[in-house]
Amino acid sequence: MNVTIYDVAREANVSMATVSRVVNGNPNVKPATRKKVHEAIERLGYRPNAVARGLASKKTTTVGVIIPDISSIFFAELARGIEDIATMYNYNIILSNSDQNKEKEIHLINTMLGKQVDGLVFMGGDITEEHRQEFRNASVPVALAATLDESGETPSVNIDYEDAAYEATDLLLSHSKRVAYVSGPDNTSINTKKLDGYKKAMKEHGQGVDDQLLIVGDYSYDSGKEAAEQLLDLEERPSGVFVASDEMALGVIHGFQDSGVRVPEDVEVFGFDNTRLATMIRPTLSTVVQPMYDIGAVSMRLLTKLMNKEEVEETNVILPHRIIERNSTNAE
Amino acid sequence: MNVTIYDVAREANVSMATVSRVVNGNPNVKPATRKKVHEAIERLGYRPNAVARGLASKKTTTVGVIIPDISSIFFAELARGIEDIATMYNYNIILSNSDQNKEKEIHLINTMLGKQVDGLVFMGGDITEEHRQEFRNASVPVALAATLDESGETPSVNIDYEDAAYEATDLLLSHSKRVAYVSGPDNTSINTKKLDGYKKAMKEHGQGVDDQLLIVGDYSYDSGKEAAEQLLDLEERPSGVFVASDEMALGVIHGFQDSGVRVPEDVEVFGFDNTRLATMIRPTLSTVVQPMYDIGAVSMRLLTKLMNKEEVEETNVILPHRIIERNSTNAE
DNA sequence: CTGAAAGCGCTAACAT
DNA sequence: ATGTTAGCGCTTTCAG
Repeated sequence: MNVTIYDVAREANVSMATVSRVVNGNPNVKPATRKKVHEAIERLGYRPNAVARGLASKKTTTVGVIIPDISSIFFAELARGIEDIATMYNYNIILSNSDQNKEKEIHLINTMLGKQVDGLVFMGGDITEEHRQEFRNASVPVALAATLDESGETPSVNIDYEDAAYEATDLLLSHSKRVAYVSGPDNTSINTKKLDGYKKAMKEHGQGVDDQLLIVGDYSYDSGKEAAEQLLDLEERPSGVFVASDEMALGVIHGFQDSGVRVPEDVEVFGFDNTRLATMIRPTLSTVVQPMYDIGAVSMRLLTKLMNKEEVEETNVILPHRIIERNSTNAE
Repeated sequence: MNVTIYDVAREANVSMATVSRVVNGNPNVKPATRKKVHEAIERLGYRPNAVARGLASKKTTTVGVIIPDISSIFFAELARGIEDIATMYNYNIILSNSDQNKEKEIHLINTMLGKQVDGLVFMGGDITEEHRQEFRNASVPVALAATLDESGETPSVNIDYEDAAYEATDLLLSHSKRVAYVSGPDNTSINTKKLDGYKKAMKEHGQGVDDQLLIVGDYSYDSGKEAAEQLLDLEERPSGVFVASDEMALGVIHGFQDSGVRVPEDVEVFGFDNTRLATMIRPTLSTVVQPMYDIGAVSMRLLTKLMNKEEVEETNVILPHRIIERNSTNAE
């Protein structure tokens, strides 16, 4: 049997209400009483039961975090941002992997709501009407991190993917006439945005989009290697490749190198994300800097405001990105 | 106001107890009643309140996970193993980063216990007497993952670090006469074990331990680069380097390469962990395979048994490791 | 400034 | 097979 607030009350010769007050820092307690209570707490080794508190107060000070895969270097970085800010605001985090599987996602949303989380941070692929339905039903706020809701209905934090992809492609096009694009799995809106940016740059440089130059990967290192091999098989090889994630870009680079094709001399490669990987390879990777930690942090911060019912001017936050040129592309 | 078990009971014309029974899958319910209740639940959109359930049953079906840094590729992999098995056994996870800071660790243990977790998975550096004190006080089981408790008192899952380090060094010594060791931050017991393994191999090969050959890093890529530079400054350079983590090994390799020293021709490098990084670099990294996912998974499985009060034959589990030779070392 | 008492939503005996 | 009834440990009016 654990010691309860009632035991403390008796030990200190006060009521439960008073103990509750000192535990919660309510100022309406005479210093002498406060001291008495603190001593009793100390003596008994009392530790408030957050579950009981949650039931009574209807606040659990925990938020749910749904993430595709915590072992991905990209999402892990996001998660760290989320957790740091959560800690800062005294929340704990219930973390679950969804593998971007819609059924799992819906299921997780529900178990987390069942656990009475005060809010939800969601990361995933596409937000469907079904997701929105669940979110509306939630009775607690939801924030999307690095995840797009086309309807704009769910608060979110992202960068401008299209713009970023445009800039990267444009830069490549400034010294490579023929540039390919290795995308993530089709059909998610972030992918579509990036592809749009690529196409826009191509168009501006007077190029049509050659389907041979469009390879669909799955963000993994291995799919990057495969993409490189496919590109190498083309009768007319690209001289530049824009890749939708750093890890996949790494695969592309090695795919080339393993076939004796030099990067950047023979072909330039441009990544996306700027994960720690980018400087941990040779050549170091030119890439789009996506502030993952910040996206996580800002989304959590946004959520705290929402949970607090504070006014939020902009619920669909776009964080700045930038381009960083390293050694996988040719300098001007 | 959310719909409660009481509302469902009234809607279905049964008692709360019956509703509770069907929600919890208790077989003692007539199928017809069960159906009636399910319909009422559906109609009302009832979702059981896990907090209330937790208070009444004294089980929250959530476990706490304390991890040094979720954004580290090594720990993220462990975390995935933990979460997968937790999900399998219907537990959720409260995840917090400790940065291996003892104060934070102790604090986290306490807030998690306050939240009435059913158990705790702990990852960290050293387990001190203070940690043990907290664990004993916990009233719920604790399992260590990739973390040593010298006293053997806390259930844990690890590999044999000394043995692994011995094998790696021994292999290096079979074609390099002079091998250096780049360790993690001093003074944690895992580090000590690895160092012991290194020393043992050196001794067996008739070599004393040359302090110049012992570099202390912090597991990071950058500290690996620095270590390489230090090693290069030696009047008598090593021909092989054993490094305590893959990420740091990567740094060592690049430190060498950036100075025009070839790996493995001029110097061999051996890593530890076999994170995904190991095959994502050139040359690919020879390393000790530490089954991180499994360590996480097994520790969580162990914890479920402990929470279930099942008999556990061995509470200090040692998982097998192995050596994998890739291209950062010379073949026989 | 402090206490009494009524829940919060559910589980778990104990009856029936 | 189903209902009744205490709590679980805490917060929160409402009095005083």
